[in-house]
Amino acid sequence: MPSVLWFRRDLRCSDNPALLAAVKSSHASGDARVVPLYVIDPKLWESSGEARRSYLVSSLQNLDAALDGHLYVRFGDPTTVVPEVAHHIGAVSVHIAADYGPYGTRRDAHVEAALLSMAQPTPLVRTGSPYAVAPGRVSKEDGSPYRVYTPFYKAWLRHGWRPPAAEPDDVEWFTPADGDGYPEVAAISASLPQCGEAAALERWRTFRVEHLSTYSDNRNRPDLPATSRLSAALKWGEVHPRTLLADLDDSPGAEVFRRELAWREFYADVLHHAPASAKEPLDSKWQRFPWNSGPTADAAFEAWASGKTGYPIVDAGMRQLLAEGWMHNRVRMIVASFLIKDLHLDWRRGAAWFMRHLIDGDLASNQQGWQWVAGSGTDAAPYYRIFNPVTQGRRFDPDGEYVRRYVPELRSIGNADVHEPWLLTTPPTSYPAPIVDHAVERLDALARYDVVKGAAE
DNA sequence: TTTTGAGTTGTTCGA
DNA sequence: GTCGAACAACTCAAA
Repeated sequence: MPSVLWFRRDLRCSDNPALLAAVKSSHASGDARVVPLYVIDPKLWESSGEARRSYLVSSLQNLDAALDGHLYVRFGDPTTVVPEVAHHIGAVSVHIAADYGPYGTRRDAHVEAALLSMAQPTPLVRTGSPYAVAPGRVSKEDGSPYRVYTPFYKAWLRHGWRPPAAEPDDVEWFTPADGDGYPEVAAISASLPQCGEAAALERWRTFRVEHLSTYSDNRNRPDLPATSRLSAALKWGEVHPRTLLADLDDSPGAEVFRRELAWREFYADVLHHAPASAKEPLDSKWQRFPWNSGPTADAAFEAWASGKTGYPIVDAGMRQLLAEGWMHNRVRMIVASFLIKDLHLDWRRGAAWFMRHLIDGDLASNQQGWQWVAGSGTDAAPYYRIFNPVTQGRRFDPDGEYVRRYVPELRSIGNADVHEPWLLTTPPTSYPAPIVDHAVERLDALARYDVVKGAAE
């Protein structure tokens, strides 16, 4: 009997333990066939923006090609589609890499129950996860989860992880019927990075050779090509973090990069232990924080989202997000701080916008990252740490190249003055004046903090 | 057992 | 111009 390999966020063939398990399972039942299935979930599809949709479809097409055109793509609720496929082919088992997010955990439990209640009960087999160390495996002496990054990191290193999984033997990919094909995706204005497993591995190779040695110095520079650009590949599982970790030595750049991978694992662990933190402040006393709302707040959000706040580094970041579905991490912090501390808008509005548009949007990293900036999360930034968009722009985009790349109205300003266009004797008329005064809003943000400061639960 | 000190990502102000 | 202090409260592990 054939087995089913249900791909979700593991769109690759190498270093894929679930694939090995699927092959083994079909072989054990005297068959060699594996059905590679991807189910496009309408719930996730409809909440995705064009860049995110395009990336997924392109990545699926890439995987399809790697499977000699055998990827079986279906559109619908996995709770019904997966059992239907399993029943149709008489599957011996359905194989997945475990999902640790709130939605994925629930979905997989429902699919598992449906599979087991079929006339021919079929097991849902979880092998591996999208992490080097599965969420929940690293904990303190008393078994409770870590709330601070550095102790987590040390424990995570001590825990260790397996080497990359072996390549599968010959797999007989099998497509049982015509799939639903790929949904239509609208063309987006800018091109996406090359998707797929091969491109991810090549990008990793190039990054290691050309940029890893300067990574610790340059990773905060949005104007330079100093980062790995592997976030989307990690989100969709085109590459497994274990594959990357296996290539890292003890050089300073490698150490800093390993810590970045560990942040992803830390946040997955936090969300796993506190699933409600995807929607609510992790620290409940932040429930009563006085965020702005109403028409004025909506207009401010609109200005932020469309990149028209009048603060160049903020607008450059928000426009990069819309154009490419990606934003440099340093700039993510700057725009998040601006939404929260300067516009006094609820972090959840910003987090939702990011999730909709980021090709690498990962619920755990995204929500916990926003909460970190807001101050309500784990290991949170102190309330008084309020980014000054001009200072940050001058420090991390020292020549203004990043701003000019994404804000064409400012291209005539040839140097770092681009970060404060309002100071010019003749500011560009096509670019908006700042919608708020940062110095004023900073004091407002500090005053609002008194509501939660020192407050008991 | 209790104490102590360190903890991704900052800014401003006054000496 | 540079530099140190101040800006909370809490987690965690080493002393």
